[in-house]
Order: sequence, then C-alpha cells, then structure tokens
Amino acid sequence: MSNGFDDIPFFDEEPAPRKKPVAAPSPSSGPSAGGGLGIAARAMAARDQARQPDYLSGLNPEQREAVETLDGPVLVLAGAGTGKTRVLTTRIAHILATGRAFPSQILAVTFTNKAAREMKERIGHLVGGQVEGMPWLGTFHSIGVKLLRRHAELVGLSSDFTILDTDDVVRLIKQLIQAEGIDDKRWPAKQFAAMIDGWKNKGLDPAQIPEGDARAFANGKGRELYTAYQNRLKSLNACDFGDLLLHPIRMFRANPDVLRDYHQKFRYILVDEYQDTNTAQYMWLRLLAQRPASAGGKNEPVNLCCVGDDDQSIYGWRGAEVDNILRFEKDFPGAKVIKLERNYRSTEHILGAAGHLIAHNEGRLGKTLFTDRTDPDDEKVVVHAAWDSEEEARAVGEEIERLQRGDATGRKHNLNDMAILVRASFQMREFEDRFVTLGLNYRVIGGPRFYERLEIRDAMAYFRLVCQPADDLAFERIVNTPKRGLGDTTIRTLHDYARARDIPMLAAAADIIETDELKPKARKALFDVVADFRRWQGLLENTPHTELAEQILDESGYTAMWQNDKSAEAPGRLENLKELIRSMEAFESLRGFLEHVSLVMDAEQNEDLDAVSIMTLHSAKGLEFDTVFLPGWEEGLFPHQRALDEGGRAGLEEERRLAYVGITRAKRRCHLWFVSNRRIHGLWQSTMPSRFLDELPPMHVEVAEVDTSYGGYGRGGYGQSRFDKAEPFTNSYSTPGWKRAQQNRTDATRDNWGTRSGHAVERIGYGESGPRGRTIEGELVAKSTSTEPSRFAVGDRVFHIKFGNGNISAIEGNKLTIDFDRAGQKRVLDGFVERA
DNA sequence: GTCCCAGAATTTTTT
DNA sequence: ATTCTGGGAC
Repeated sequence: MSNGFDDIPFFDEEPAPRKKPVAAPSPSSGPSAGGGLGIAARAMAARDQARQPDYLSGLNPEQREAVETLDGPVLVLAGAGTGKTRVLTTRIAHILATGRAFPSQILAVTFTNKAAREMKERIGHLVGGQVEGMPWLGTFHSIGVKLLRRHAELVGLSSDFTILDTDDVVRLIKQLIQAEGIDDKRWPAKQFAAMIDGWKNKGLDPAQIPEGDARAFANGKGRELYTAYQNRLKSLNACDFGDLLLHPIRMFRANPDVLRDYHQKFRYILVDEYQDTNTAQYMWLRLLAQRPASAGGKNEPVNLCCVGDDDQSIYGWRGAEVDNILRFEKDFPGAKVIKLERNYRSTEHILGAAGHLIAHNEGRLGKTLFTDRTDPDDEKVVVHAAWDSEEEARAVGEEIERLQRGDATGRKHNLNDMAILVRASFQMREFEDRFVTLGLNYRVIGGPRFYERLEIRDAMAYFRLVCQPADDLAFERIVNTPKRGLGDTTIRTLHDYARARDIPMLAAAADIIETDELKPKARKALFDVVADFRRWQGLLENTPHTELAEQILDESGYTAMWQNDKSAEAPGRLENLKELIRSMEAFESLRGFLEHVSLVMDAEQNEDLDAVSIMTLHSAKGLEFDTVFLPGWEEGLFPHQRALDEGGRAGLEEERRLAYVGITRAKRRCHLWFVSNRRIHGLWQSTMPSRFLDELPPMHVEVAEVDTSYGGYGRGGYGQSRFDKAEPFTNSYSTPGWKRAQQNRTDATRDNWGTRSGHAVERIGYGESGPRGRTIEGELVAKSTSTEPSRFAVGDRVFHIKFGNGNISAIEGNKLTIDFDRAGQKRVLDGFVERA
C-alpha cells in the first residue's frame, strides 16, 4: 500500500520526463498546501516525513546512503555478504518511487543473465509489480544486442544479424586459416580465437593491435587474419560476443547524435560487479556515463552507480581489469565512495579467516568485514589433511553424512546447504565417484551447458538456417548431419561457388543443383536438403513453432539418426532434444527463441532435490552455503601453478582472492583440505600445503587431526606401517607455529594415518589462551622460506613411498628436488623420503 | 566416406 | 590415466 509505487506507470516505454518527485496524494493537499498549513495537516505531513518507505527500513546506514545518494557518481564497495544486491535493487526502487525516472530511463548492467534475472525478480518483489518495464536491465551483451538491433545499419549490419558463439567462431577461423594456406595444426584456430577475444576485450580493432601481438601468430599474419575475420563476419551479417560490445562503441563514437539521445534517455546508470569489467566494457560505460558539457556549459549530472568488490575480482585471466574499480575516483571526479563492510552472512571466525588471508594482497582498496554475531558455539575454520585425493573425497563424504545425520547439537543438515568448491574441475571427479558409491545426492554446477551439447547445437543450426538462410555456419554444420553423402569435396565445390558469387551457401546450393557441377548422387542429396529448407521456411509463418521444430528434426532425419545410434549417450541426446522443444514453448516464435538462446546459455537445475553442490570456486561467486568444503589447498593447484607462472604476483593475488571468495561463501562452517599426494595428468605427485593455509589467522582456525575414523585405513591395517614413517604432518609445515601445534600431539600423530582416533578436532590455542600467545603468521612471514638445515644433503640416495629410489639434486629448506629413477624429477617434502 | 588408432592436451568461464 | 581430436588407412 505505502510502498510508494502506487502510481508508477510501469509499462510506460517512453514517458515525458517528470521534473518533480511524484508526491502521493495527501489529504492535506489543497488550497492551503505549502502556505499556512493547518495543525492537522502539518501533523500528517510530519508523520509522512517520519515514516520512511517500507523498502528503506531495515537498511543499515551505509546501505541506506548507497541507496539514497542518487546524484553524481557513486562507487559502492560491497564486501562479500554485505547486501550488495539488496542495495542495487533498492536503489532502483528508490529512483522509481521518488519519481526521479521511469523504468525505461534506468540502465542497469550485470555480467550474467542469472544476475539480471535475480535483479528483475527482486525489484519486482520490492515494487510489487512486473518488471517488464525495465527494458534496459540486462547483461552488457544483451543490452549491446538491443542497441545494435536498433542501429545495425550504422555499423554495416542489418538488424537481423546472427550472434555466433565460441564454437561457430572457431570453425570460422579455421576456415580462414586454411584459406590463407596456413598450417592449422601448427596455428590452432582455437588459439587464435582466444587471441581475438583478448583483443576485443581490450577494445582493439585489427588496426590497433600491438605489432608484437600481430606477429605472434602464424608468422606475422595475425593482423591480416583478424581483418579477414572481421570482414567475414560482416559478410555473414554476424557478430561474435566481443562485437556486441565493440559495435555499440564504434556506433556511439561515429554518431554523437545517437549517443546524445541515449545520454538523455538514461538518467541513471547502475553497474553490478564492476570489478569484473574489461576495457571494452569500461569504454562502453564511459561513453554512456560521461557526458560532455553541453553547449550552455552546464554539465549533465552523471548518475552512475557502480557496485563491486575489488577483493572478489577473479576474472583477470579473461580480461577483467581490477584497475577499473581501483581508479574509479580518478575517472569520475567527485565520486562518492561508500564501503559496505557489515556482513550478514558468516560467523566471525569465517570473516576473520578470510579477512586475514586477503590482507596479504597489496593491490586493494581495503575493507574489513565485520559482524555483530558472536556465538561462542560458532566453529572455527577447520583445516584437514589427507593422504591423497581419494582419501580427501572419502573424508569429505564422511563429514557430509555426519552433518546429515545430525551435528553436535543434534541438528540435521540439508545437503542443499553444503557445497564443495574446487579450484579446477578435474577435482570434481573424485568427489562424484565417491558420492555415487555412497549414494549421496550431488549436483555439479557449471559443467557443459545444455545449449553447448552437440545435439542441441545441431538442432539449433537447423532452426537458425530456417530463420536465417544466410547463416553459412549453420549450413555447414548440418548439411551432412545426418550423413547424406555430402562430403568434403561437395562442400568445397559449394563453398567456392558461393564465394565466387557472394551469395549464402544455401542459395548457392539451390543454384548448383540446377547445373551439372556435382555428381548425380550429391546433386540429389543436395536437392533434397534445399527442398526441405524451402518447405520449412514456408511453414515458418503459420505453423506453431514447437510443431515446426519437431517437424524439422523428424523430416531432416536428425531424430532418426540418434534413434539408430546404439551408443550409450544416444537416449540422453534424444531426451535433450525433447527438452529443447519443451523449452521453446515459453517463446512466441522460433526467431524469439533463437535470440534467447544465443545469449542466455543456462539450463536450470532441479531445485527440489536435496543434494550437495559441487562446483568450481569461480562459479561459486555470489552464492552462499551453510557449510563449505574447500579441497585441494596445495601449492601448484591452489594457488595454481599456471596462475603463478603467467601472472606473477598479480596472478598470486588473484588466486588469493579466489581463496577469499571460497571462504566467504560459508555461512557457518568452512572446511579446508590439503592432501599429500595428488594425481595430476595421471601421475602421482607429492604436494605441499598451500601457502594460503599459512596465511590464515590461528585465532580463527583449528587443525583437524587426521581423522582415520573415515573408513579406509582403519585400525591396524596396512596403513599404519605404510605411512607412519611419512609423518606428513610434522613436516608439512616448516613454520614454528605449525610445528608447535604438531608438538602438542606428537604421540597422536606419530601414526596419524594408521590409528582410529575417532572424532578428533584439535584446537590450536594461539591468540587466545595458547601457551605463548603468539600468532603464527608473524613468524610465518619472517620464515616463509625455511633455512633450517635439512637432514639430507645434495646427492643423497633416498627412497620415496610412491616414487621409489632417487638422488637428491637440490635442497631448499625442507623441500627436496629429487631425480627419481622411475618417476623423473619431483619436488618433495623431506618428510616423505628416507635414506635408501 | 567411414572408421580406427595414435598422439596431444589437461585452470578458472560469460557472453 | 583418460579423454578427445585429427589424420591416415581402408
């Protein structure tokens, strides 16, 4: 009722801008309003003043400031779990409620469709109405498409251009590379596609790419190929994802009058996850947000609000520039910076651990999350060790089942409230295997997406070609799928024919079957294909699109192809095709569906099932779980070796941010794991605990004793003798703090892989009541590279339980480099070897 | 045109 | 080790 939206016309596409806030009709409004008010009227006005709109109540002061500071540039630094989305959505609601702008005058950009969807939903909830009225809320790319469809001709496209996904792009580039006579084996199309993507992320045209880059590919043909690629896109009337950003930028630059229209249109601009913007997105935003002084010299206010968290910037490797957020105040002078640091998600232990870890980064704006929640029962962050990744999976599974049965307080936990977040997706398999054995429900988030599956892409290619006969990539994809006897030779002839006449391949096919250029067999097959598409195109207007889609798949023989396929995955593929048709029902037309699919590539998960989530740390951003398991905290894996090699210190810091993201996903419980042995590329490698573990504050962390109650190496088994010499714990950490912690339980851990010690979680008491009251990290930093004399010397002959015999070739603290007779050179902790 | 074997690749992911 | 891709052979 009093939500302040009663008279906002939500579906008004282009209303005249209103100058004044919309005042709710008040009983006091009348002749006397504004002048000498009656007592009753004044009281009522005061009451109305005092009563804040519903949507503002419950915001903390910083959030409220972020919502109410509507004029000028604002940067909201929103730490994990500080109500970022709430601020964004409430801010939009506030703009609408105060009548500052109509829905169509607000530009709100997100990175993912999911985020956009969520925002729409939440705004709708706040406003109590539909949100179709926010036409400019969407991803950078979807808004880019919208702009381009309106102004396609300004960049040399027609408005029904096709959007190519990565797969299409790679195939296209491959053709170009081959056409140039370049060895596509030596210079993979995939690699060049990645290069182009990188250039486009930086906003670079072929003419602008650095000379070095241009030379780096195919013996200096980089620039040439990039140019050829762009030309080919244009002739196909197609865009890749990068173009969806770059074309609007080109268009705005070349057409200031068009840009001016949008300046007037977008009165408020909001950007989510600003730390993830790349250079192209940044340029795009600058164009729209930075308005030149008009002729009269009066500047339009830049009502730009960017929300982000520099500590959660984890996409540098795909072009995101953390720098964008770090220099916001310089870019937008007079910007107001608001920090949201009050966390509503996690316990103080979790926040303490995460905060202490991230404080090791240098390039950051600096925030410290805090919470009022102080529950003595809150668990510390727990660090676990396991022998290898198999045991890690087993132990995590065990812990999950324990929580499921009921924790210490007897509370039973839902699997939905738990997640396993891994650094690299190959880690998932071991958990899946284990959970299958246990019969534990799990869901993998991320994986190959629905629309990327082979059969879906094939089907989509049929649909695309029916709607857009000029879509050569679609044509080439399905012309011989199912097999029609139209092989390379035929396609090449057709291709040349089409290029020579500058017509689409489908049109070329229609021509060429009138000639005798093809062998009769191919000619007949092609004739049928052309006839099919002609027929389907004829049905496009008047046949319900789901029906037509089914008909296409059946008549083309595509369905039959999978029905006849006796491989294990064929039934699943048919099921997916059915699912595809089902999902089309929500759309008006085939065309509308295609538009949707090219940008919105997610498939929804089954939410009903109670299941543990398994996903990468990257895909966990933005989510939260009661209990979070973070396996694989080992040097080389996390931080990932390649991040270190390629990114140096910046790479390390990004890995650390990833660790920070991981820990802050947890609301109540956070378990970290490292293993001593991990199979990488099929080879067992002995591994060292991640440096990030050393960077955690002891005060908020406890070390779980190796808990052998988890099946496996049970009491007295071979495990005992197998591992008791390894003593990974006592040697895992060279740091005094850890050693001291180990010292406390030397006896218990002497045989830490062998005995059944039951439930055993040991607390390290530093920082509070520990024996010395010293903190680990103070010493850690000083001694990060241990110089303690090793009990080995270079040249020693040693034996390793996994790798066998070898000679030590180098020693660095307790880390030995050993040339194994069989396993080759490895770096190993000295605790893992003994004299041979 | 199809099938099979050998060799390569194997961080993270959106649009 | 395993999976996928590409080239070469049938």
